Amino acid sequence: MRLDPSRERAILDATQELLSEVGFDRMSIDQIARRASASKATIYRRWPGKEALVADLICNHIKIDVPPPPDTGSMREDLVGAVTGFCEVLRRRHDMIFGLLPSLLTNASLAAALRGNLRRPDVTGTAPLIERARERGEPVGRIDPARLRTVVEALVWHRLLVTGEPLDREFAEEAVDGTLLPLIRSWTGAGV
Amino acid sequence: MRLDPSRERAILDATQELLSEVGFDRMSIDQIARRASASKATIYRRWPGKEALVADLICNHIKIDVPPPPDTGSMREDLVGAVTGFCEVLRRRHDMIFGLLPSLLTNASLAAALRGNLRRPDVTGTAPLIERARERGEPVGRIDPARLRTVVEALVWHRLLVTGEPLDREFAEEAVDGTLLPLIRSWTGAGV
Amino acid sequence: MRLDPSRERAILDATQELLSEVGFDRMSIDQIARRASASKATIYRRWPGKEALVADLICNHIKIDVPPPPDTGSMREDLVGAVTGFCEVLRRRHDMIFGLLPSLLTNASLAAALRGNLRRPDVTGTAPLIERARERGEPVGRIDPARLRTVVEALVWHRLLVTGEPLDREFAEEAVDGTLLPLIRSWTGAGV
Amino acid sequence: MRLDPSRERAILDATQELLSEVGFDRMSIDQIARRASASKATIYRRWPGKEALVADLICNHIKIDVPPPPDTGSMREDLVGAVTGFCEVLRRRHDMIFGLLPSLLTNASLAAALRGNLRRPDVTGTAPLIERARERGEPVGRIDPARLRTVVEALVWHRLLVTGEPLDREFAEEAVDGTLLPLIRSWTGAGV
DNA sequence: GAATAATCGAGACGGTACGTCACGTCTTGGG
DNA sequence: CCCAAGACGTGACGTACCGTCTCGATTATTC
Repeated sequence: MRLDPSRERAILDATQELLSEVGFDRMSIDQIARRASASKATIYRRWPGKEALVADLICNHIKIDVPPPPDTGSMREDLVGAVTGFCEVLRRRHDMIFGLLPSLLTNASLAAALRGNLRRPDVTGTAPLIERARERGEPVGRIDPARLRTVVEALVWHRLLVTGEPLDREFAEEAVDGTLLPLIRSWTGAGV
Repeated sequence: MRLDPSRERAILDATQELLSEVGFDRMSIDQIARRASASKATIYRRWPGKEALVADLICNHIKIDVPPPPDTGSMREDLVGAVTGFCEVLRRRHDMIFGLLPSLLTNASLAAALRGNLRRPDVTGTAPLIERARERGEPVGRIDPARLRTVVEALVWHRLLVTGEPLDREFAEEAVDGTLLPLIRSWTGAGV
Repeated sequence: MRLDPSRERAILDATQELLSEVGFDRMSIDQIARRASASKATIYRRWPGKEALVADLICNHIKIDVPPPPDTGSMREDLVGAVTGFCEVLRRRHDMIFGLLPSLLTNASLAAALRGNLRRPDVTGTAPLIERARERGEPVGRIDPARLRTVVEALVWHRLLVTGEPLDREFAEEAVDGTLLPLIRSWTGAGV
Repeated sequence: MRLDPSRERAILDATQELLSEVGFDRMSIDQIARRASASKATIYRRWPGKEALVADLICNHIKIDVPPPPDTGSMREDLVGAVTGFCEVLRRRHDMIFGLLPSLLTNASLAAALRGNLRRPDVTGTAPLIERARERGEPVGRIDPARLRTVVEALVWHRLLVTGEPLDREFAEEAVDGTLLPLIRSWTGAGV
């Protein structure tokens, strides 16, 4: 008999629940086993430990999808939409991210895997936005979308982890008007 | 007899050593006690647990001092120096920061205290830099130093925590030339 | 300043209370100090430890007095009275005896001291009883009062510690009629 | 997997050794675990604490067997043999008995169980002794063996616990000649 | 009377053992 | 062969006492 996929699902589901409820540290393998009506051996047969289980969960079994920001016809509104969308993703996964980060910091391989999942190319959806602006004839010069995305991500993560202030609309507008649009203008001007 | 400050010092010193040596998770209270030639009771008399001990260590007993970046006579070099200095601080405390962040995420009051310590007004030393440029007659317009500092911090933290790439000189120059200087130019131009 | 006798009293009183309430093992010096509003140092200044403190309490500060059994005019009734009186003493000190016995068994010097107090010559009051019977002209032959006392004590302690059955009047009469009186008769007959 | 009986044996054996070597108070659960190559959890899975473990050991896993006293052909010698045998049992288990008694006094259910073990009907082997005397034609009348056994036990326990004097042959002969034989004679005479 | 010295309460100190909990491994019996 | 159940050895946790110690404050003698 081969490994039963239904057990894997039950274990991953239980893990996801507990990760949000009590966080990574306070979540024990015994708890997961109990909630999944699984045996600890069944868990350890598939994953070498708690970190690997959670890493697998985050990287391969949870879709962190950013719905593509709507085309509003205005680059500023598109940008606010992109920032807000990314904020929304982090806020929705807030419990899980906060439950997971400890191991991200102590376990390099988990961190690497997690980063791969969190930074999929399109996570902020800023590239199409620039493209649309260009198509509308707005002056956007030669903007590297990767660099723009990095700044968006950096501002949001910084807000979430370092300042701890809320990821609200006010923040999004401030970021767009105070930093992103000036940057785009500067890159555009420099490119001319 | 009141709590003996010398014991507190010994315990905090031992904690700091072990935090860097083995990390937060692998560091046990018994180890700390042994290394500090203290008793576990003496530790628990002061702090309710490992997290609180480490939090206190980081927040109140470690100076995260950024040596003011040198005056190079050029705003670009000053900026590279500021970014490099902040990177240096985080890199020097890397083990400790990574050892600490777990509790930052589960303990709200610790997180608040920690943020207060990590974000002291002058941590990146960007404000005097702008001032010097202005005195040299460079066109810096009306730049809000807080906003500039936020961008610097965001880029460095993002590099450290999210991308995980090294905080080297190449990164610093890329950040200055690709993001910070364009921003400053844009803000300055807008201010004209 | 010399040692304050009032502190000694307070400490001994607290010890006696706690000994009865929670027993020797569960009684801590901290508890005694707290209840006596004394400092631990004050206790250790007088006694080397818990065992010695309790030993001193039992041996020198508690009177285990057996009220002399009444003269009933009948040797049988006098004997029942003596047994009952001894039972009464043990029953009254029941909690304390049971709280103390543990250390009696592991601490030889305490045990010796305690035995000295528990076995003061007159503890069962059987000697005068025999004397009165002799004076009334009853045939009591040459009875060694020490031996009689030993049997009385043995039967009562055995009942208390080994069988655990109640020290009631039924037991006293059974002991007198089934064992003590036959013994006295036999000793008397042998002496004739 | 069910509780492994071999672990139970190893733990009980280690407990028995340590109980005799260092006594109840100085014996720690960690010591027992180490000597039994067991884990503390394995111990606590079976017994709620040290007292219960030792109680179980004494009550259910140690045979306090009194080898039936030899048939010497003389009732006096048989009696001396019986008393000596019982003394021997207590002396052999001396360390363990003394290590145990604390919990006997604070734990009622343990005390009951222990009494059941210590007072199995044949513990002093006095009943067959009387029977043999009767068969040899010696005048023993209607002696209640339970009552005789109680006196034997009471005298030995009293010697052990209260007077603390040695359980030697001198004591045994004194008890037989001074108390037991007179009692038997008296009961026999009363029965005539 | 002021100075001296011992005792007081309070409680911190280095230790040791406690009983609990989670880890990751291993064993059993059923499907 | 996998499964659930759960016992196993290991080791850290946070608590409770032990007996020693160091504090100021409060006395009672001594000068």
